[in-house]
Amino acid sequence: MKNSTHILLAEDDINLGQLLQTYLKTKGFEVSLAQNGKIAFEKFNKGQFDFCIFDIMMPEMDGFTLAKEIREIDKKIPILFLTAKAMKEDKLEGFSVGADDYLTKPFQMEELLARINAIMRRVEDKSVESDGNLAVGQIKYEPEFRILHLKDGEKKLTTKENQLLQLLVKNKNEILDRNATLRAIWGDDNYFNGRSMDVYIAKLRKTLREDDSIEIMNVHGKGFKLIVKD
Amino acid sequence: MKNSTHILLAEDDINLGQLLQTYLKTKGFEVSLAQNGKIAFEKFNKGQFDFCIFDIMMPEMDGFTLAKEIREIDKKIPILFLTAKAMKEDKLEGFSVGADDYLTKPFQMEELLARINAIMRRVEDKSVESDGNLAVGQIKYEPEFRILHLKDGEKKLTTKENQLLQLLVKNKNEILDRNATLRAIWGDDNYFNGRSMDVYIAKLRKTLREDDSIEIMNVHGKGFKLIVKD
DNA sequence: TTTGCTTGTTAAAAAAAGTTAAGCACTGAT
DNA sequence: ATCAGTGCTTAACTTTTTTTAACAAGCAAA
Repeated sequence: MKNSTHILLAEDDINLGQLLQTYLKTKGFEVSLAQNGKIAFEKFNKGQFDFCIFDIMMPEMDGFTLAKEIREIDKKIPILFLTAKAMKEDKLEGFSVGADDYLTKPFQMEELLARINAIMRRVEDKSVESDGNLAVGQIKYEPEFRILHLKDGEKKLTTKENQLLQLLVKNKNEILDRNATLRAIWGDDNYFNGRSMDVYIAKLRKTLREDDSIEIMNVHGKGFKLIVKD
Repeated sequence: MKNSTHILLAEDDINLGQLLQTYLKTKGFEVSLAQNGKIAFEKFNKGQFDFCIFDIMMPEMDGFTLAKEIREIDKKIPILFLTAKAMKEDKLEGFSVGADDYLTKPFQMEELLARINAIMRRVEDKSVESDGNLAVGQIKYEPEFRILHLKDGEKKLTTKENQLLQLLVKNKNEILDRNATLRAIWGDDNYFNGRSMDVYIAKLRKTLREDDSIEIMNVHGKGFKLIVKD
């Protein structure tokens, strides 16, 4: 299927944003541009991205907060910060959030490209199958088509079922934080959304019951953990 | 199951951190990278590690403090320090904390690998079964699935029961420090968490009562000790 | 031995999670 | 416009897990 790297670019400066988008597209990347952190977060939760480029200073939600939110649900995706100030504090805070690199404005396009490529080379050891399909134990799972291949035929997942299972799979054998998940899928981690999530956990458990090497385990007060015994 | 050595690497320099991570991965290790001591400590408490590599100078929590915290709940795990300064004070403090070795930057990757292997050879006398499962006396215990195999069937442990038993087992026949345990599991060693812990000790005692070669002994004012008579 | 602090134990309260079904909004077909 | 079907939320009730409380017992120092 689609083979190119999909970049999420969050930049509030329209000119710079579009310039970068255009440039990166000519270099063969798919680029989604968001005006601020909040929009970027929503885009991230809807799409499937391979790389993030975030400006630090943005309205609504700044780049650091955005990165923190994303790190809670995706530990591995590379994040590169763009910062206007060369402050060392920034650098430190950025890295403590799990940034992979940062670039101080103004910068050369070529340098950005070089850094992206350098990081991509480093993180190439994806455990995810190259066609984007995942396997949950014995069951084949195609998140982009929202299909689960069960013993007795395919099961089409609903939007929410699919989003939740995708996050669980992405965080296989690790704790998927409850509140971070709620913010990512439901947009808000209030009580009712929490109950809704529990209902979906129950549905997924029922669906996945046929494979007993799979278990969605609750970690009290923290979240859920998809355990796959290989 | 997974057989490889799992290394916890705490290094705030992203470039060096990822470089080491990549290198060690190619050498067959599993490597979790943490940006600072605080994150590393949290990772340590969640996962199951066989080896630690800590940078000394890090934001949030430095390598020494991290090592001290970890030593209180795990007396045996090998710790290797990376230090930029060749100060003798550093060396001494490092070893007083229970470091197994240290390496002064810059260093050759090969040297790091050699030291790791040397230390691993030294500590190979693990009482832990090679598949990662532990045994508490006659009772089989699978911490990752939170299951205890009792005479009358399996018993699923709750999150807290499991965390506590895991620490006891890891410190088998040694004192598990009360306050360190509270900080590791409850995050804070206040009075109420202490009482909560006592309740869990009581529960575990009740559960493990069927095997009288096992005893959770209190060491007044210090903590608890899991005694297993073989 | 008395006093103060720690631990053992059990029960009650509170919080979190599991489950099932009713309700509601939206869709597309008749 | 009505109806059936779908997906999601809300509600109600249950069970599990954790914390807090209360009281008894143990230990150690003065």
